[in-house]
Amino acid sequence: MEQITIKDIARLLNVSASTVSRALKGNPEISEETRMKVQEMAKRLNYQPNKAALSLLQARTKTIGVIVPNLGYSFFAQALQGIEEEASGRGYTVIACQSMESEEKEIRNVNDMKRSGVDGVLISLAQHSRQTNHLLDLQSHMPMVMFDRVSDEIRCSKIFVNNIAGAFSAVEHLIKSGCRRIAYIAGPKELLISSRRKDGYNMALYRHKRKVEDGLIVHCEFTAKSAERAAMRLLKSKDRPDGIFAVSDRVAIGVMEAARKLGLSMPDELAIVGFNDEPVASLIYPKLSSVRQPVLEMGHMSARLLIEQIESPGSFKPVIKSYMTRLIVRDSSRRK
Amino acid sequence: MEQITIKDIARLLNVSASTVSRALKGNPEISEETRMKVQEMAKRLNYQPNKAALSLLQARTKTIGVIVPNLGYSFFAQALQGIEEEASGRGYTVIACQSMESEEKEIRNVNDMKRSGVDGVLISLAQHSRQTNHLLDLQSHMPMVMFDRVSDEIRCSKIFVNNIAGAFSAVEHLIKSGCRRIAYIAGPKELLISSRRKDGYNMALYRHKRKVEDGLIVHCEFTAKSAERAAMRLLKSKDRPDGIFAVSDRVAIGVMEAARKLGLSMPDELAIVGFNDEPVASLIYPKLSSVRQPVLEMGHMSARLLIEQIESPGSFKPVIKSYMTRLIVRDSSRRK
DNA sequence: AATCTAAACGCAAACGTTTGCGTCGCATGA
DNA sequence: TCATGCGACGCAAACGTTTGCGTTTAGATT
Repeated sequence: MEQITIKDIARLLNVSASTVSRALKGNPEISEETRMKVQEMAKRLNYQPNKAALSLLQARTKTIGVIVPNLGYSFFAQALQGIEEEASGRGYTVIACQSMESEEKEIRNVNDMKRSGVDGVLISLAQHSRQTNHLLDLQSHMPMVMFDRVSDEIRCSKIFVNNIAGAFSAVEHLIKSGCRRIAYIAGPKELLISSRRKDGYNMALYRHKRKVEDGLIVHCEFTAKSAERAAMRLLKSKDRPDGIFAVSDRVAIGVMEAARKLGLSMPDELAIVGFNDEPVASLIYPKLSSVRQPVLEMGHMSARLLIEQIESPGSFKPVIKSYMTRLIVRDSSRRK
Repeated sequence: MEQITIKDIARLLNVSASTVSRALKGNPEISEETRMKVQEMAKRLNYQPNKAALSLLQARTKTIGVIVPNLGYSFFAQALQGIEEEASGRGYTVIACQSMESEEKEIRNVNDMKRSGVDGVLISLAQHSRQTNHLLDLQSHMPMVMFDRVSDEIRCSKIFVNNIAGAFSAVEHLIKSGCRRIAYIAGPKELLISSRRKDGYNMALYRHKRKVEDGLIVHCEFTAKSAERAAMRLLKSKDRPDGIFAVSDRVAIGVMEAARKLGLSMPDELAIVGFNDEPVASLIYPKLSSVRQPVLEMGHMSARLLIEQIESPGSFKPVIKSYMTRLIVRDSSRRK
């Protein structure tokens, strides 16, 4: 359990600590003979340099911090997976923590990050995060990159998906599948993705010369239950829609539930497209069409941008990278 | 980008670094007045102690490492969530990495952990992990706790679920629901959970005086496709089962797919119970009955055991904690 | 023989923090 | 008056490592 230090090796070999340090690093100032002895001894004792001492000296830890709302969401878990892959490939380790969608915990997370002495931070904001002070403060201490849930008020590299184009492709697909009245079930009103995707929805209708009806846009929470209620209201109206674009897969699943209870066949009487293409999309019945985000790739890119910024101080230019989505058509919207 | 140190505060206040340190810790040797001034200044500058310096001094990092097969699996993501919650509550941060089900990467992960100077490691083995050398070596350097995918050959604290009882409850439920022939679709043969759950399956049949037929137990990979093929074989036989216990939810979903293709109604012609109660279970149609593991709680307990072992050196006794499962009955097995 | 050079190594400071011990000033008691 | 005590603070070492600079030794050059 005891740490073996450079001093131990020095003592055993009757040399100084500096000689050992240099020998281990292959410094030419050290004679061949001494170097061999030192390296051999180090291997024999399985010497591992003390990372804390290094960090203290060099003011870098080869560690990046990641703050996400909740690791239980498949999206963030996958993002973290990508981040970890990229980071470990570049010799960095990853510290992970969750804000649990709470701004207060997010602030604590940020302080933890400062204290841990990570070299940089990757963050996706908590749902109810309104302040920016902690972010500005963090940014003044180390490189920071935001992904998915970004903020307009911070100047830094950002990674997210093109929500407008994603929504557009989904709605256009519904139109081409023969849907005549297409509704949009959005998430909470104040959320950026809700309105961005609404823009895409509107654009698709406009492009195909459909008229936009306010009644066809309804808001709900990010749960299947809430979505089911919202869908129920829509589907019970005399002029019910025959196509629904849902702001997320979870919401789409709520829609399906409502459709089933009303005895509507999918996709013929009601076609549905979700967003995110979570693993569940291909597991449910009918299999759900969805707009896929390249989550893993976005995770990779986030980590890559952060590390590049860490390793090239000074020459920092914020990179804004918006990823294209890909519509995955499955049974829930595939009409013959 | 500059760190604020205790010395900065000392200089600004014309006191010594030791005074600042003591004042921040509430040491009674410091006068009320000085303490207030120091604490106020620290808050104003948002001072954060340098963790590397602390680690160096105290030979501990207040960090634990976690190695899981894949963060994309909902089970491990949730486990990590619990681990992080518990750890952060106790002032620890979490370093996460994935073995990607590869033994080779797992070995690299273990070495990384040793080098990072974490205080202890939490590990769930890669699927094809057969060696134990790296684990024994790791264990000789720091506390280690295994969870979920544990090894019999290592002596350490272990957290997992009572697979036998879980399987028993599932199969007994199928029996009581009126199933006459119940099959078990297992995972890969060499996996511990496969055989443990088989034991529970057999016990339930035995208890209820059903005869055990070898033909009713089939193996498959952990994917829906592979499970679908296996189920298809079973369900096409002339004497097809009317109840199926699946080793995981993913496998159960494959079974459903097969049943649907054969036009079997669920749960009346075929009742199904899965294992894990992943979020997807309540989202699919029909809603899947499943054996729930208290994942979050297991994550919490794993972290707790590890940290306790870290903080009470010497008096180490391995704790083996087996959690009870809970059968969640849903539509896939609820007969009227 | 005196000087120079280069190789090979040691010394000590530095990173930020904690902590045992020393020191200073002041009030108390005799 | 002097010793004593005590409150309040500073000094310096220590944790493990790196690194600029100084030192020693031996051989080469004049």
